[in-house]
Amino acid sequence: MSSTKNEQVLRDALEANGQRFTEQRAAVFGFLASTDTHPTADEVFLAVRRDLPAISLATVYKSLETLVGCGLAVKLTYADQSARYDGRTDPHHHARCISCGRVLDLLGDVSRHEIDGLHSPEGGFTVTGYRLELSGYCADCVPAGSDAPAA
Amino acid sequence: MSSTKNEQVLRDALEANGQRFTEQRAAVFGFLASTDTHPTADEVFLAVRRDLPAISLATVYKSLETLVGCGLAVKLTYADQSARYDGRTDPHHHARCISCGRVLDLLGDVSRHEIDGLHSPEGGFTVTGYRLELSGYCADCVPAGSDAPAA
DNA sequence: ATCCTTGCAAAGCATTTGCAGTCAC
DNA sequence: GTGACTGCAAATGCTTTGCAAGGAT
Repeated sequence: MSSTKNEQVLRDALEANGQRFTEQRAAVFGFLASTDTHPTADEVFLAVRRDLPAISLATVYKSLETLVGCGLAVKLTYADQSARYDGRTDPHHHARCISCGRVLDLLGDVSRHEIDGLHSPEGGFTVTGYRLELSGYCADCVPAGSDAPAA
Repeated sequence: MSSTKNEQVLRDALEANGQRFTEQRAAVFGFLASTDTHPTADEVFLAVRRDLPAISLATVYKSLETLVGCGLAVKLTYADQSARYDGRTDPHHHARCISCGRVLDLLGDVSRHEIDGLHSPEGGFTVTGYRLELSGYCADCVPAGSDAPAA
């Protein structure tokens, strides 16, 4: 996919939300679209600074929130209090390595039937979305002798 | 369930982990066991302070981490950067209200078969656990006219 | 020309840590 | 008595905000 096409996607999304196109936002968006590493804000900052040495961390945070607001990125939150951002917009799930913290994308999905099979004791909960996250060890961190099923 | 029984559970778990029984830990544990509201650390602090006016927030944090380490509580993390703690130790999932932030327990579970159906493109991911969380609107916050399925 | 966005620095918030006194065992 | 725990306060780390200068439409 060409960066030109990506830029147009960004321009359209920004315009639809009444916001302006800037090179900072383009750089953040471009980096997110180019990786599947689910970077933290700081990692985005370090990467984008290679192209825009003057960009500030605050701008990266603002740009990321703008992208999330436009539906061009998803924010993931983890227990180690470092949010990560995902540039993929299609529905998918994640697997997080307990050892190294890496976040992997998962193919496949659980069936809607399974989701509907869950009940709130109080009832009346209206489901608009869900998030599934596996935890375990990635290929590089598997403890020797483990025999748990692999995904 | 009597508080005496709960206290013994706590004593056993602490001893098994080489840690000591204190009234602060007992109060935190007792409060977690008595509620299904998935409180934040600050909420635990405010509640426990009714019984132990001198307890400090730092001790609450330390106690909560101790309980998590002993397997007596589970830590939940959300995007609004406020960790919540769950005193239930049996496997279950959560539904979070987008509007009021309340976290509800869900009955039921997705089948292991569904989990095994997910794949990492890189392969070799060893699954040790997973977390499923629905998002939507609780009974008190359902927008009028909504027709989404309820759980 | 308008008003949104940037970059800087300072503030904010949840959480953690260092340390002396205290307590459980 | 010994080592772990508490409480206080300061520190830490991530994220947000206020504001003047600069940039997009």
